[in-house]
Amino acid sequence: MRYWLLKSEPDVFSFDHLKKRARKTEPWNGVRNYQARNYMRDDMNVGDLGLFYHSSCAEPGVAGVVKITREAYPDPTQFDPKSEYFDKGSKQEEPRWVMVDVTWEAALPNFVTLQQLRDDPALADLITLRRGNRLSITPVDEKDFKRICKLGGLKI
DNA sequence: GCCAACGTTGGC
DNA sequence: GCCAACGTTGGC
Repeated sequence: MRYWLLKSEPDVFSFDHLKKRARKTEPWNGVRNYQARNYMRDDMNVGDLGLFYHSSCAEPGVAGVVKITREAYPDPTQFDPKSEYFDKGSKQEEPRWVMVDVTWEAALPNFVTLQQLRDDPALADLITLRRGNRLSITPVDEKDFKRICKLGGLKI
């Protein structure tokens, strides 16, 4: 059982959007970074929990918790010429990009801002806080995951 | 909109 | 395999 942090731009797809989806589930498509892909493909398992992080917005931070509910499978948007995620170099027989399904698990009663994360000495190791980090999917230590849930007022 | 940081591409 | 140029991310 592992823990993750998943970034999403709330203007495009927010934690609240996820809650309103059928069965509160959504395929995490559009990941086009090899390291992030490898995390999904090699290390994510059904039942893992993730922090849903809002990036590139007025108030960056963690909105809630999701559960991984389907293991990695090919991302169909890579084969769709009309999709912004289209990759002409990817072959049907050998898909380059994968996605997992995530399901809404719980909201943090109190949104935890990026500033709060930075201000907490206990979270010094959090990858997302590192200078210049741009990875949209990163592993999170169990202690950090629980710490952030606690900051958000969520009993997990 | 700016800009630092990083990933990817492609010529050599 | 090197590395400059370019594109993207994401906080501010």
